[in-house]
Amino acid sequence: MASKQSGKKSEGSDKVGTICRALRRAIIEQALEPGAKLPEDALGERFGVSRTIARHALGQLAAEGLVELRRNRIAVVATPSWQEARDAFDIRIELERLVVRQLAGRLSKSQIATLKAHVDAEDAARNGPDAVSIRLATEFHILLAQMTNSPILVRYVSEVAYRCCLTLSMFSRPHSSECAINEHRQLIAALAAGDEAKVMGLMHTHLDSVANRALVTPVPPRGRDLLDILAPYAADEDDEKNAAKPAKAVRLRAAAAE
Amino acid sequence: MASKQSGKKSEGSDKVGTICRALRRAIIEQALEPGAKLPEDALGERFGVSRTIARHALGQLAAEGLVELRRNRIAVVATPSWQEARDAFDIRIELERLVVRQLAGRLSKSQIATLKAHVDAEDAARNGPDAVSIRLATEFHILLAQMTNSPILVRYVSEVAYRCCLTLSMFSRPHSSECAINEHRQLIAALAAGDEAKVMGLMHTHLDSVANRALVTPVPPRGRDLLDILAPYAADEDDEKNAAKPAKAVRLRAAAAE
DNA sequence: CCTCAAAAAAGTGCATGCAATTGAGGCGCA
DNA sequence: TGCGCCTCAATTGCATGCACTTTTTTGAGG
Repeated sequence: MASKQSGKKSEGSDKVGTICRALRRAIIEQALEPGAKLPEDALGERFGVSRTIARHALGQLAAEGLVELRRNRIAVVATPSWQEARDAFDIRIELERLVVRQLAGRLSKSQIATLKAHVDAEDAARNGPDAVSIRLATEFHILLAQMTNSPILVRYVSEVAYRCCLTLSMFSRPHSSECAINEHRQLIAALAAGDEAKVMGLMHTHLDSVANRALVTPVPPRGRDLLDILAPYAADEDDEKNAAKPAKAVRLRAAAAE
Repeated sequence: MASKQSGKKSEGSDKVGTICRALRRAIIEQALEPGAKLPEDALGERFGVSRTIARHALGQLAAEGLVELRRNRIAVVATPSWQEARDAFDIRIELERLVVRQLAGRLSKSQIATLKAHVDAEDAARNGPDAVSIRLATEFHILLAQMTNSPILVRYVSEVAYRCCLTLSMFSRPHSSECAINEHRQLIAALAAGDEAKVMGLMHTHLDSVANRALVTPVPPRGRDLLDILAPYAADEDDEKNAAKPAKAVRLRAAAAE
C-alpha cells in the first residue's frame, strides 16, 4: 500500500473531488448502473486512497442525490423512482428556463461559437457509443448554465442534470438523441436572436420531450464488476481524450443477479 | 482518549446529520454569521465527536453552499456576494412557483390547518427575537415544499431557502417581516381556493419583495466566540423545545418514510 | 518603536486500527 | 425439503496519530 507515486509532497490534490468526478462520469455514462454497489474499500483501492477519502466522496455524491447511503450497508448508486425522475425533470425545466432567460441576446460571438462547436461534437459522436452521446448532451446544458456566470445556477443545473441522466439508466431504452441535437441547434439560434420567449419555450419543449422519451419503462440491470467498470475512470481525465472511446475494454463478468 | 462513555452500543447515531442540523440552525438564526470560523477541533469537541465526523459534516454543509472550505484553512460560514444572493433568490422564486403550482387546489383540510397554525406561530413570535421570526418564515416555505411529497423538490427548496437566509445575515438590517406574515396568509388562501395562476403570482411577488427588502447593504459582523454561540445548539433539538416556542405546527409527516 | 525572520502553535489532510453491525453460509431439526 | 439459529467473514462507524501547511508569536536588529 501507500504507493505514493507522485513523489511530490504538496500536490494540489483534492482527492475527494477527483473521486467524485470519476464516479459522476461513470454514472452518467451508465457504466455504473442504479443499484450498483460502491464499497468504500474497493473505491479507495481503485483510486489509491484510504477509506476515509472514499467515504467522504460518497458523502458528497449522496448529497447530490447520485448515491444512496444506508447506515452500516454498502453504498449504492441511487435508484430513483419513476415519480422522482419526473420531479427531477420538472425542476430541471424551470431551472433551465431561467438559464436561457438570462442568456437570451446576451451571448458573445465566441460563446455562440463554443456552443456550436459543442453541438458539432455531439453530432460527430452520434454513431459512437450511447454513453458518450448522453454525456455530451448533458454537458451542453451545463455549458449553457456556466455562461450565466452564476455559480449557484451552475451547481443546481449540473446536479439536476446528472440526476436526470441517472434516470435514463433506469427507465430509458436504446436511446435516440438525434433529434435532441437539432433542438440544441434551434436553441442556439434563438439565443443568438435574443428571442427570450421563444428560447424559453424551446427549452421547455426540449426537456419535456427528453423526459417523455426517457421515462418509459424499467430496464434490467447488467451486473458487472466494480473494479473493471471503474478502470477507465481512475485516470481523472477532466476533458475528452479517452472520452470518445471510453467504455469498451470492459469484460462482462456475470455477477449474480442482485 | 477513548472517553467513549456512550454506554449504549447501537444508538441510531447519525452524528454527522446531527451536527449539520445544529449548524444549519445556528446559521439561519444568525448566531453564526457569514465568515465565522468553524475549526474542526472546536466543532468536534462541542458535539462530542472526533474531527473526522466534524470534518464530514463540514463537507456536507459545503455541498449545500452554507460553508466555505478552503484547503488547509479553517472552514468558514459562507459569505455570498450580493450577486450570488440575488441569483439564489431568482432560483428560489422559480422553485417555489413550482411548489405552489403543484399544490394549488390539492391541499387537504388538515394540511391547510397545519399551514395556518404555522403562520399563527409566526405571528406569535413576531415580538420575539428576530432569529426566531426568520427561522419560522423560512420553515413555512419548507413546509409547503414538503407537502408536494417530492423529496427532490424539498431538498432544493430547503437548500436555497437556507442560502437566502444566509444572505439576510449579510445584507439585511433589523428585519421587518410582519408584512411577510400577511403574504403567507394570502398564499394559503389562494392555495385553498385552487387558483393556480394567482398563487404563482403571489409567491413571485412575495419572494421578490423579500429579496428586495433583504438585499440592501452590508451589515458589520459582531464577532463572538464559537463555543459560546454553539452552546444552545449542541442539544440537537430537531423540533421545537428550546426555540422560543416555534409552533406545534411544524409537525408534518411526509408520506411514506421509504 | 517598528520591521522582518525564524520558531512555536494551531489546524488541516489523510491513513490506519479497532469495535460494532450486517449478510451469508452452514447446521440441526422438524 | 424447508425453516430457524448460529457463526463468521465482509464492511461500515469512528477515533486517533502523524505529516504537512498556515498562522501567530517572538525576538533581534535597525
